[in-house]
Amino acid sequence: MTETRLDAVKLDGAGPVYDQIRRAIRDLVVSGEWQPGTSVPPEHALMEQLGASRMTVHRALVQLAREGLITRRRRSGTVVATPPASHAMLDILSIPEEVRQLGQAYAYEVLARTDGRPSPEVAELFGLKRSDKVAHLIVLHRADGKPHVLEERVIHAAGVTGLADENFAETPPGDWLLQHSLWSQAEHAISAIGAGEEQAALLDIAVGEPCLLVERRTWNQSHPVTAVRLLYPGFRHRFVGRFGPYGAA
Amino acid sequence: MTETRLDAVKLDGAGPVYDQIRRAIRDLVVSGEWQPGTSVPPEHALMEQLGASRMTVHRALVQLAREGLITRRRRSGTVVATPPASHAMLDILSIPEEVRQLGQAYAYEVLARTDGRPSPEVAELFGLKRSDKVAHLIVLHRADGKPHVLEERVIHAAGVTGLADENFAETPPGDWLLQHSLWSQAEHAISAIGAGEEQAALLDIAVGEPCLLVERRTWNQSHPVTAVRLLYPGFRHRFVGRFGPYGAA
DNA sequence: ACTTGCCAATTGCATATGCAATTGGATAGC
DNA sequence: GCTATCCAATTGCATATGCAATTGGCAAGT
Repeated sequence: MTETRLDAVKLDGAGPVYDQIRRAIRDLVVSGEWQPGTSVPPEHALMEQLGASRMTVHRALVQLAREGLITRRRRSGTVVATPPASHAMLDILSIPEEVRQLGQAYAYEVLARTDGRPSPEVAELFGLKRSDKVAHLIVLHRADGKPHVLEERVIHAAGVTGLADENFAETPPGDWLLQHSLWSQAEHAISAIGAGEEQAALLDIAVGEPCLLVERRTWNQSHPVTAVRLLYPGFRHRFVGRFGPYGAA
Repeated sequence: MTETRLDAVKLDGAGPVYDQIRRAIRDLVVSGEWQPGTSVPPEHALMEQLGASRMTVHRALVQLAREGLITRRRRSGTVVATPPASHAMLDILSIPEEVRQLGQAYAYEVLARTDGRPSPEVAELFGLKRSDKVAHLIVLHRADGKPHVLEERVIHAAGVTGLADENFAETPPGDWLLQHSLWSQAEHAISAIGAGEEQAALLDIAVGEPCLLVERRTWNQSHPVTAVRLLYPGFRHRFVGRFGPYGAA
């Protein structure tokens, strides 16, 4: 268990004390300075370090715990939480999970991989320099043997360690990246598009068949990590969410 | 401003006191017993009624305020909030707003309206009895004069007051419903589909052109309110969301 | 070794208290 | 009437204090 530096917690004098404390610790967590798994100083230590009462420190920590950034247990103390993986529909989805939750058998094939410079379009789409190194992958995911979704992915080599040595034989790139990279920002877009010739052939559908296109771009500290286009045959796919006026059900 | 009954707040003895208070009030709000706009008793009153200290009551109220169920202001007191209308992409969207946020001029036409019994398909889709009364509407929304989205909507007359007298000349049905009905549950599905003949003609696109189909069904206390199918031409539409591992950005 | 029991560290919760900030409404003055 | 002023109701915040609950790890005993 890595150590956290107590003196890294600093107040900025803006607003209520409990909120200053909350923000200070949140920033340390979100910036990655306090890694998941490291232990947060106990309330007494923070109390002395910051010159606040224990209840005030407590209030900040309780709130952070409710927000899911830290987890707390009596006696063992407080530790930085590992970020939650998934958030209903908008989320970073794991395709294997998605398929298995439908009760179907999952399989995938890496159809192509090229390592090198990004093409102009890719560089544009992704905000990369032509000189950056990227891996370009095309993966077909199957559910019960039938084509389920076509994945086209670009990975920025500089943002991920071990990319060159990974051949994605065991784990599809999306899941592999979840374990080997960090992300702090993502953008997610859904649109409808007709299948192109190659795409239709791979997905075993007719050319022009309506498909759902999910495009996702991911950054770590404004540093591109990966961009992916997922093409789902429309007629066999819907994204469903259920919720109430006061939040997801 | 309607009054709230103080003695409606009852603790159930389960778990921490502050949480009992929070749940008690939350239930009164969510169940509709305390309507939006009504004022919540001040901390002192709750404190006496419940035999808890002010700080404990305070804690419950602060948390409810953070969750958005109530709003609090010094001196004026605490009132039940009107439920928030929108939540990023998954939300109950107002199409006029959506269009205006794109900086385009909004207009709409009600193309058809029939009041009567639901067709078998509609009844099926919506979980209605054949004997229920419904209104069936077809509305075309335009942005800068061009067709933007085709709306097909079924409204359950029993769930909405004033439906028969409304002709939707001033306000499109989606927005009108937001003001004249309550909902406690919604389901939202996104898929891709090719435009049918009539749809294509209305949207001024080619038959078979890929479209985003958003289907939403809404209930109030497990009681159907409305169901809607929104058909967006795919090539001029994408739903975008931005977020981080700790929530929306 | 292995088990049992105990202690102390740590968080969870509630209370009592005091003061600050905001502001609706009453009151006084014009 | 109209305005300026003040007061009191209400929430916001911080502290000090005490006890409860949990449990990691040590110590003692077998």
